[in-house]
Amino acid sequence: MNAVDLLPIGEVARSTGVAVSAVRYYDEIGVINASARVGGKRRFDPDTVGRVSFIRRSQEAGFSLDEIRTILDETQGGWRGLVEDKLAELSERRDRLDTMINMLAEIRDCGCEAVASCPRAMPA
Amino acid sequence: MNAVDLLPIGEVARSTGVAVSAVRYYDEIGVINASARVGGKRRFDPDTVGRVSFIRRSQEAGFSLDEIRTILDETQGGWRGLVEDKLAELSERRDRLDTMINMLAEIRDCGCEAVASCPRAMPA
DNA sequence: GCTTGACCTCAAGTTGACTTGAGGTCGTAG
DNA sequence: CTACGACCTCAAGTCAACTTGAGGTCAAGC
Repeated sequence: MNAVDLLPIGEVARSTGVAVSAVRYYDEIGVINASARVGGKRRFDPDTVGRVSFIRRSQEAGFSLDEIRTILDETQGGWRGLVEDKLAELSERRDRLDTMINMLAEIRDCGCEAVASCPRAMPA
Repeated sequence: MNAVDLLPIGEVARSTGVAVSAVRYYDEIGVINASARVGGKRRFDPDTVGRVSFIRRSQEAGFSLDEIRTILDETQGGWRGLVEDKLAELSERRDRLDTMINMLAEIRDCGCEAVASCPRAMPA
């Protein structure tokens, strides 16, 4: 709660491994929030670090910043349904990923000269 | 080998579920190749249909069109190594996806009021 | 007193994968 | 004859998620 605890943007960037410009962008679009301005400069709650890494992991899993904002903003119960939906989507994505992994492994081991002529890659 | 067997662009589009403009684009960037022009109009080998679905599936798995072109380019002997690399990448992606799925499932079941304050989502 | 570094804003540029729009050619059907 | 649908080219627009650039403030250190 002490103003001394708040982090400058460079610190958030450094400790999350994200570019300063990206942190600024996140603030701009409201997916994180600077809790104060000191002499025009943003100051962030230390929680922001965890929040930013959550954002990053979520992006990797295929969430858009828009979806992430909705999930993080939702203080009412609505987010649980959203998470539920996303879970189903991710499961499907994983299934497709598995299929692709299996196909690629077959292709790798197939002995064909080119992928383009490999029946394992090209369905009838 | 008969010219009669070659498909017009609309047919390729229809039977792959891809927009005509996208097929044209694929041809333009050389990820597929029109085997002929009849009166200025593209004609495609029926193989193209399989090739386009391979492209689509690969995109879903995270390949860029550039990577796909390299993999499909028969004259390039190195595709097996590329596929190998991509396999490793995809496995890692799946692991991260799994981690995210587990985290989301925990979040869904956690009883927290908001994701932003849930310790399961926000690492210390 | 001057430079350096961290920060600021606002506008514009970037990338990938397309889509859209304008304007034109064919061949066939009514 | 005219309209239609399928095709063509080329240029420009779109979207997300940023980055880059220009131009400026402010405090600290030499």
